[in-house]
This record gives sequence, structure tokens and C-alpha cells, in this order.
Amino acid sequence: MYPELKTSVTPDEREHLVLEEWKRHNVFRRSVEERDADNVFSFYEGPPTVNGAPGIHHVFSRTIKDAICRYKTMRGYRVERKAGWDTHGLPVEIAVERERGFRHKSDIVKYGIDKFVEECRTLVYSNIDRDAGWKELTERMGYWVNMDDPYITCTNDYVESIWWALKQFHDKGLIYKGFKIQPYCPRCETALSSHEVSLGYDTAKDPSVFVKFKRKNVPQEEYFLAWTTTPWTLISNVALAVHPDVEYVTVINKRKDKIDRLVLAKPLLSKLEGDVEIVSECLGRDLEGAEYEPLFSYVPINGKAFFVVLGDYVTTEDGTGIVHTAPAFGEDDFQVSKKYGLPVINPVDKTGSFVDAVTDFAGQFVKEADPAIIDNLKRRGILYRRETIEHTYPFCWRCDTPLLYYARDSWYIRVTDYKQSLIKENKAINWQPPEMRDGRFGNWLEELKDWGLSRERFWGTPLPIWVCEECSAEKCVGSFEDLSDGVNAAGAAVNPDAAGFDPHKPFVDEITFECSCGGTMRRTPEVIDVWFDSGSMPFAQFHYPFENHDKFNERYPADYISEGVDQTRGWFYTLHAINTFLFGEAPYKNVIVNDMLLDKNGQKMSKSRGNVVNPFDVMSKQGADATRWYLLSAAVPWKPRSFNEDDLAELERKLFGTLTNTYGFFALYANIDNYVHDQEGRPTAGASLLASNSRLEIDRWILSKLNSLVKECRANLDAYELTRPARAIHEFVVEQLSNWYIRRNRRRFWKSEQVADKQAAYETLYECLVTVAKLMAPLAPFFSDWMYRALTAEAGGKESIHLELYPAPNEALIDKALEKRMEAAQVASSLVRQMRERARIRVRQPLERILIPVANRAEREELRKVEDVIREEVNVKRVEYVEAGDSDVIKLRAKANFKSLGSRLGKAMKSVAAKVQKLSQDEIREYQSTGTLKLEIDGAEVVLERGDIEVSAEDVEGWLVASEGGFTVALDTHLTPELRSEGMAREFVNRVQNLRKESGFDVTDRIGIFVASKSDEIMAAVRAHAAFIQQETLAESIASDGEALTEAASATVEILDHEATIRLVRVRA
RNA sequence: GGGCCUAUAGCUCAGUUGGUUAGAGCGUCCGCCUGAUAAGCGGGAGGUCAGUGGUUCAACUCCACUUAGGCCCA
Repeated sequence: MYPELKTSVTPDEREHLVLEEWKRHNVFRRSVEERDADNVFSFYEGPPTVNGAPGIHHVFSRTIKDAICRYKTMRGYRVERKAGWDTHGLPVEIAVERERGFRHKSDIVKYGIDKFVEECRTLVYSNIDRDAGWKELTERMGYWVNMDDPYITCTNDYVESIWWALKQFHDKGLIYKGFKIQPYCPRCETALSSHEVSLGYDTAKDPSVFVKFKRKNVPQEEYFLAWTTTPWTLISNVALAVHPDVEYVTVINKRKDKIDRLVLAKPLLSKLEGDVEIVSECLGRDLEGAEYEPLFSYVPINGKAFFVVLGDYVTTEDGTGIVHTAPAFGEDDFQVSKKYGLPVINPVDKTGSFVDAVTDFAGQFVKEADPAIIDNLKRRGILYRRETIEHTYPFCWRCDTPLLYYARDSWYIRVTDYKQSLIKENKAINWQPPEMRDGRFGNWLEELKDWGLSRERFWGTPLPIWVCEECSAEKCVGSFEDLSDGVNAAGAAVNPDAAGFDPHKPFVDEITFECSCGGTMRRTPEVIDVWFDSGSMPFAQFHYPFENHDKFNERYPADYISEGVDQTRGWFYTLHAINTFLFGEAPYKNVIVNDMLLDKNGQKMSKSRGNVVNPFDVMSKQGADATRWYLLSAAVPWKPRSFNEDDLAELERKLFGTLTNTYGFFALYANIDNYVHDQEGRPTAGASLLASNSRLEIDRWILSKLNSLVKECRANLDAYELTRPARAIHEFVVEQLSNWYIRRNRRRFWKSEQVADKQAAYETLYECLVTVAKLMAPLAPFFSDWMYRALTAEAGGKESIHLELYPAPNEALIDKALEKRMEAAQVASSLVRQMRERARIRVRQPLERILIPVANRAEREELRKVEDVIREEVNVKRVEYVEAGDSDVIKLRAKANFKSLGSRLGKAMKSVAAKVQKLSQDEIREYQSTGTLKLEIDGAEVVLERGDIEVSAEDVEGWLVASEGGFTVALDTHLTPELRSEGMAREFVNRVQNLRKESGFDVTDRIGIFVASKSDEIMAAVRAHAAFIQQETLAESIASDGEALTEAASATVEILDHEATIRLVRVRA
């Protein structure tokens, strides 16, 4: 028996049953291990940061990962999928700080770094396991990834592999210490990540000052006019920047009692007040090196400074086109200072206050010192103007303090050293979408900057570099073993093999080494950027190179990875940068990039907006399958799209509902007929009928469509394209299989006469259902498995569809001509229905004939083969054909073929098209028979040949006509008394069937019919078509009395404006 | 400020190497079916293809600019 489908079972319940089966039969493990160990498809899991609850976007990206991996498994590959969890980093620290109510970084030190770090560790582990956490999400959505053996970035083995990698960089001299400009909160005393900065932008009012810098080595007193919104950084000024290609002018500016000689950008002259007279002009590049006198001299300067530098970043949007430069407080400033070898001076302490050397403003918070500094400038007569501007400025999202951009000591990896190999290796990566390669990712590589590696935080992989206090020698530790040369705080030798050894802060900080110079080497206190952790996963997941060389080699590089577009500068990059350096080859070959998921109004999902979609709610309502399918099919993964649960619900109803119905239909009749599919493939009556090419056009058609679909799915999935297969399967199931094949063939399943024909129908439908299940298995793993098991359990199927192989197309069954003519039948049917609608004649009323104009004999022969389908579908007796040339009633239309003519004719195209449009019926017929046509255009002769004109039937005189895409059908709407009588008989059958059903008769019950009506027309129709009526309604008799039968089911019905009373009795079951 | 992506029907999306009636689903309106039935089906209406300019015989499609939204980086 094929199990019955209870409509009361929700997707959620069904999926939980499947989950249990997977567990019971250990399906995931087996789906991996039953594959050939030498046939590896390598997948790398990008580790999610487990510092919070998973969201719907995680379902999205993980569906993409899962679908490809399941597909490759079904293609016979062994696809190990090692889960990974990203555990270090500031977000985790912040979560713990919040729990503890910490306000400052110093609170952590007071609390105890050891306890703090331990709480970070506890937090991430609990996020993995807790309710509605990562494990639960992964299981519920059907993402198969091995969570029993995950890599976790904070484990000792993982950290040790990272240390090994860092040592490789260090040995090559690629790790160095330098400055980095970072957004910094002076109150929290910590740098902020860019993500944190973006949380805290707000509008702010700041001073906007124009300052005069006195130029040196010029005959007359002359000033550079510079502009800034951060007067406090003027103390640290070392240069002025101009744009090399912008025009600058020297002007004499008179206003009130003052006369100044000023230099500024020409486009910004309007910023000046009073009269302006241009004295001279030059380009910015001509000013390079021009010197000026320092504004302040609190900080002693070593080396050359106070001259004009060139910078492309200088704009003429604001200010004066001359930008005051303080290298310690801005990224552009810092970069340009490196180029010119300018000193970086920073007279500001960790709390954001001026140091003692800045005597006049010492101890003041820099932003609060602004007015005093401005006063100072004003007193000295070098303030040209001051205003206040309103702009967006970043504030600390925790304490609202304005952030400062600050030069900090920082460790770097010199990735620019091997930039060319990164660019070269990227060319070999197959990006989906392809434009990522040269666009977003390619650009990022082209503009590569050295990687700022260090973070002044606590919960992260410690940077394993020890520096000598005496001679500054560096020692990079590349393994825990290397630590045994060191001593701990108590002076004892370090034993990395001891139980409880922890390479994290603060323990690792206690270890010291003796330098060759005799000094003590201490660890530099920073931890590393967490992105280095995740980028190290290709080798660190296996604790390579300390063990597992085989596993690493076998799986490097990955055949496939997939993440969100926000990982361009994240995981995609760090993987590439670390591993290309270490192994000389890009770490992944194929990558699918997915974009953001917005809410249904196209707004970004965020907690503060309250529009975050809970993935567990969605899946329990709609099912994981429908959710996955929706995410894959609504749009290509690399486009941002709105998540709309109404659309998801519609998809669930339409696709999965239709499949459920289709299966239910099959199971209902298969069980009645005891049809069991022969899994061994022995020929059955139906199979041999299918094989005989002569019959069952529609069976061969759906099998052709099915195999075309198989081909399409494979080709697309092989190309890492998921959206097309999802849509193609959807279309096949809903339109072709359900709405055409099944609807057209229902009678074959309940009529019991022709055994072989019925058998063929079962074979065909069974084949379609099982194949569709397999095709959709990678995308909708639950429903497909349920249906597969239901269909194959008794016929020796596997314990899960996921142990099966993906279908291969049977090319012999693909018949494009057949697919094309069936499509013509579908179009013809649609056209006839359109005409019936227009003429208000329902389909139940038979009509005599339709007329299809065809171009030639071949077209007619093709249509003939699907003629039965059309006749049945639209209820007409005959299909007639007419070759356009044969009949005067056909009115033809000619249209120029733009594609074939356009390139040939060029400018003449328009006039030719117009002439063709106006050809007479005779001219068109002439063209049709001879295949050529001569036209005169502007005195020149143009010869048109076969294919240059498209001829179609436009109208048929005296008939109702409809056409679509050049295909035309005409309908004879004339109703004869015979047709009307037959129509009545059909209406009568319809009323009897309704009554049967209303009265609770069984489908197989035989009945007797009694009918009474004052309408002679009805009684005549019933008599005339008695045999037909009896056959359709399983009636053994039709009589015209029966009033006495009180136990009969009875109803008074209306048939074409006449009344009749029908009584039914059950004769035998 | 820089780079990239997106803009097609009320909504969600297709739209082949540029080729002349711009498609689908949902929604809406009208109708059908009732032996797949707490289902199913058909038909109609609905579009200045974000805007402007350009290339071309021909532009939703190619180019430039503009506008709006998004992502990343400053």
C-alpha cells in the first residue's frame, strides 16, 4: 500500500517525522561514508560568529551551502562537511561586558582578565547548544553539517595552527609594527570596529574654521588659507595638502579694514568675503614643497615638516581646497604623511586630553579645547573666519562620547608584498555571480592595503610575538612546543602538555623567554583580528601541520564555499590572503555569494526596527522545505530581496500542495488497483506499451519533459546555479505534471477496461513522481524524502532519498518535436477557451469543429498527432486544417523579419517594413508560393527571400478567431439540435454525479436513475444519450418514473433553463 | 568621498548574442469545475521598462550622466 496522505498533517509535523528517520537510520553519516573515499568534493564551512541567536538570513546562506553539498553527494561525491564555530572577538566581549554591567575597559582588568575570558568562552559554547541556538537551527532547517566534530576557533589545537601560520608570515619578514588610524573612544579607552562605528553616527554641530598659514620664502606676506572642522588637531599640524590637478590662485582680498594676500583653490573663491583680486594662478602640483611657518610649537618636531603635499583625496566641495594635515588623526593624513616621511605627532593621551607639553591646553579634553584654540588663533590674527556646521559624526554607541580618529601602535601583515599573486590566483576562482571576480573582490585586491592584525582586547587568539625589553629582538612562536623554552611567572619551565594548558590571555602573557642578548622577552599584549581565525580554517580545522596532513591535502583547495556579500572584505578575503600565501594557490575554486535579506517592505532587518523575522517561527508555520525553496527561487541569491511570508505561504500551497495532491491522486488509485511498481525493472504490460512508439503520445510527452527537466537541473546545478532548477521544477510539477498530464489523464486511472493502458499511466506517473522527488531532494530534503519513501518503501527503495544518486537524463526519451507540438496543443486549447468565454459557451457544450490555419503539410501532420488532446480538452468534434494558400476565407498578415533583414538593409529597414505591412493578400500568397518578393524602395530594388517575411493567419471570414504568437485558431460556434442534445446529456451526467456525491454514494456503487421533467428536450436528450449517461455514472438503468421510491436520493435540478427531477437508488455496491 | 550592486504591472520577480504584441506568479475583476474536492481550472484588466542624453536601421537590453535604495570601504 502507498501510505495515505492526511491533509491534516502540517509541514512541520511531516518534517519532524523525517528528522526522526534521518536520526534512526543515521542517514547523514551514511550519505557521506557510502561514497567513494577517493572521489572527494571539498566544502569549507564558513564559521558563523556564535555571539547571538541565528536569524532568517542564516537559513538563507545555509540553504545555499546545503543544496550544493547534497547535490554533489547525490552525484556520487564524498562530501565531508565539518561544522565550524567562530568564537573569538569583540562582539563576544561586549556581550559579556553587558551581562556584567561594565562601562570601561578598565572594569575588565579590575574584574580579572582570567575570569572575563572564561566567561566569554562559556557564553559562546552555550550559544551553540542552547534552545533556538545554532545547533537547533541547523538541524531544523535540514542543513547537513557535521556538528559532532566541529572546528571551534578558540580550542588549543586551532590556536596552535594559527600560531604556525603567523610564524610563516613572521619568518618571511611580513609582520611588522606600525601606526594605524582607528576610531577610538577616549572614554571607553578602546578602539572601535567599523561595525560599531556605524552604529553610532549622529548629527553634530562642530566649528568650521578658516586658518591662515604664513608662507615662507615669498617676497610679500602671503598666507595659505586652510580649512578644518577639528581645530584641536591644528596643534599637531605638520603639512598642508592640495589636489595636484586643481587650479589654485593667489588673491588680494580686501574686507573692511583688512587686506590679505591668500592662496586657495580657484573653485572655492566664493568662500571669501569682500573684494577679491586674482594675482596669479597655478596648479596644485606646482605648490608641492612650498613651506610655511608652524602654527604652534608645543611639540618638538624632528625632521622635515610644514610644507605643501599633494593628495588626491582633497576635494573642492568644502573649505578652501587646502587641507590641514595632522597625521595622527586621520587616515588620509596618515597615508600622505608616510609618503612624504612626515613626523606623526600626537600630544593627546589615552583619555582624549592634551598632554602637559601643550601647556596652554594641558589636561583639557580635546573637543572642549576647541573654543580656546580658536580664541588663540584670533588673537594672533591668523583666523580668517569661523562658522558652525552641522554634519554627521560618529559617537560611541555605548557612551555617546564623540569618537576620535587616532594613530595607534598596531601590528601589520604586509599582504601588499604578494598582492600580484593574490590577483593572479583570484582569476582562477569561479565566482557566482561572475562580476564579483573583477568587480567587488577584484577591486579590493587592486587597492590592497596592509592588514592591521592586532587588537588591544582580551578574548582572541594571542599574537605569539615576544619582544626583548633590551634589544627589541622579536621571537615568533609557531607551536606550543616552542613555549617549553620559556618560563612562567613563577620562573618554572612551561609545560604545554600539562592538563589545563591555555594559550589565551592572561596565562600566555606570563610566559617569558631569555633573549640572546640576555634581556627578557615579553609577549606583545595584543590579540589578533578574529578574521585571521576564520581565514585559517582550511588548515586549522585539522590542526595542520601538527597532524592530519592527508585530510588537509585531500581537501585543499575547497571545491566550493558560499557566504554573504558582506564577506568580501571578510572571510572571502582572509581565506584568500592567508592561504594563498601559505600554499601558493587560492583556497577555493567555486563560490556562491548571497546578498542581504530585507523585510517585506525592502527595509533592512534590525532589532531596533523590530522587523526581524524569526526563522523558527517561519519554519514551524510553513515548513523548512518551503522556506528553503522560497529563498532559493524568489530571486537569484546574489540580489538583495525582500522576505515576504505571504509569498512563502503561497509557494507552500502551490508547489508542495500540488505535489501532495498529485501523490495523493496516484496513491488513491494505485491502492485500489493494487498497482505496485516493479523496482527490478522487469517489463510490465504498461512498460511495453510505453516502449511501443506508436501510442500514448501524452505519456511519451511527459517523459520527454521530465528528461528535459533532468538535463536542465543537472546543467544548472553543475554551474552552481540554484534558482533556475528550483523554478523549472516548480513549473514542471504545477503546470505540466499536475495541470496537464494528470488532468488530461484522470479517466485512465479510474477506467478499468484497458489494463495495459492503465498500467502505462501508472508507470508514467510513478516515474515522474520518483524522479521529481530526486530532482528536488537537494533543495527540499524533507518532502522529497517523505514522498520517495512513500513510493518506494515496498518496492525495495533505499532508506532515504539522500542515499540515492541524482537522476541522469535518458536522451532517447527526449523528443523536442513532441514537446513543441504539445505546446501547440496547449496554446490551441487556451485560444479555444478564450473564444468560448467570449461566445459564452461553456466547455461542457460540445461544438462541431475548430479550424487551424497551418503553413504547410508538415505543420499539419505534427498537429494531427495531438489532435485528440485538443478535441478532448476543449470539447469539439473535429479539428480541420487549412493551408493558408488553399482558402480565400483566411486573411493573411505579413510582417518583416527584422532580425534577418535589419543588418542587411540598414536605413532602408523602416520603409521596407512599412511596405511589407501593406502587402495585399495576393502579394502575400505570391510570396508564399514563390518564396521571393521584389520591392522598390527609393528607386532601388530590394529582393526579399524565404524567411525575410513572417506570414500568419490574421482572420478567418465568418468564424470566431483567436491568435497568439502567430498561431491562430478559428471556432465554429454554430449549435445544431444534435450538439445541444449532447450538451444536455452532459449537463445531466453532471447533475447525477453531483447527486451521487451529495448522497454519499461510493465511487464504485452501481445505481439506477429515475428522471422526470416537463421538458421534452431533456427527456429526448436523456433517451438519445442513455448509453453514454449510464457509462459515465455507473448506472444500470435509466427510467422515467420512480416517484414511489421514497428511499431514493433525489434532487430537482436546472438544465439549460429547464427543470428536471432526478432520483438515484443504489443497485449494488 | 570611493568601489560595487539594484531600479520592469498594485506586490514578488523573468526577460537569451540589441530585432518590433515586454512575460510569469500573487493580488484584483469575471467565470468555470465539483470522482485530485478543507482541492482544482480558465479568462479579462493592469506597464512612458526610475529619469535625461547618446550610439544604432532598431535600445528594457549597449554607453554617459542624474535620481532613489542597498552593501562594502573611507
